[in-house]
Amino acid sequence: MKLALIANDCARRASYRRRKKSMLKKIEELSTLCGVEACAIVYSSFDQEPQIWPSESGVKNVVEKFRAMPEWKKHKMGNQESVMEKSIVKGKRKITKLEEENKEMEITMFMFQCLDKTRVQPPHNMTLPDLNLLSSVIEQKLNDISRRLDFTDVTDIVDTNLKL
Amino acid sequence: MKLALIANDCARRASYRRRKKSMLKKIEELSTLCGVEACAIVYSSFDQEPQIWPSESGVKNVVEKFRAMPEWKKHKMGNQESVMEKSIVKGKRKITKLEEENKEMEITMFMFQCLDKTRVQPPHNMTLPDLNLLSSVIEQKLNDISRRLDFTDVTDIVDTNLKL
DNA sequence: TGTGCTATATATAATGT
DNA sequence: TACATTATATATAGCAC
Repeated sequence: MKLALIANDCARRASYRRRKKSMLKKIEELSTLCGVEACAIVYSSFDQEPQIWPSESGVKNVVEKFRAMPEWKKHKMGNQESVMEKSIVKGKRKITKLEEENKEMEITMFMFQCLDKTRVQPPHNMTLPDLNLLSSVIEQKLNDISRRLDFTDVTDIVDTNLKL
Repeated sequence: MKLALIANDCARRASYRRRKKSMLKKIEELSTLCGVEACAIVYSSFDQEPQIWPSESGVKNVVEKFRAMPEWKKHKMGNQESVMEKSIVKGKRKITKLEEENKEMEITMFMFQCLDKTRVQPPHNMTLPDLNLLSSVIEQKLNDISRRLDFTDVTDIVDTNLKL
């Protein structure tokens, strides 16, 4: 099975229903058998409501625990523009450094630069949520690359340079 | 298999490691194959850090989306949803669907914009031959990426989204 | 511990209704 | 569509090291 978006709409819907059910079952089993606290949230156009495990309050508990992590605060932003500019400066420095360190990162940097340029002059009057969404899409893509190239983790890089 | 806490500590740990890995893989597959936004968080004494999917920032995005939701749920009037709420639900579903549909396109557009800014004129003034040239440049770049990353189907994306 | 192996259970895509 | 069936793929417990 190719690990990519299922093109056919009908097949994708069918697969979604099956896999969602199985996945939620899996996380339930994991939690029950191993006695661990866990939660899952799935947003899909196939469902009106977000699909969650365990209950809404159960998810809230785990989510609040996660939000309480110290790392959370540093991502909260005061002034939108200044943080953005700082990110760009930091990002560019990081790009330079990484280009020196690792030529294999070329592709990644290419995408970084894309984001940089787009952010300086947002092409479609992008809002902050748009940029956040885009950022996460790119991050996913970078993780994809990192997996294939056996990099350890690009999350830090993304967090440092791209998150708003 | 009895669906209850595994008593033996060693067996529970082993089961946890296996199942955690599988579950995270499953949610990744669900998200990738079906193009849905999802996250999972697992807290266990077996791991120091909470185990999550996708990245920290990815989880944050979903978590914030979830936290924002109960807010307008509380404004329900009696048993029936107001017209306003219904349109909000519809709107959100539409957004979710569009997000799903546009993910691949967004990445491609980034590359397009990047190339646009680095070497060619703004797209609005472009002539058809210019666009064709740009398209082939992008295709070449994508094939370059595909060669490095062992992708097989970049051409499809280009054909679908960029051929002008 | 963790890892590799294997028999069994489970999940899933494809297909038909 | 959703649901049932089935052939195949995947996950996993138990055991050996």
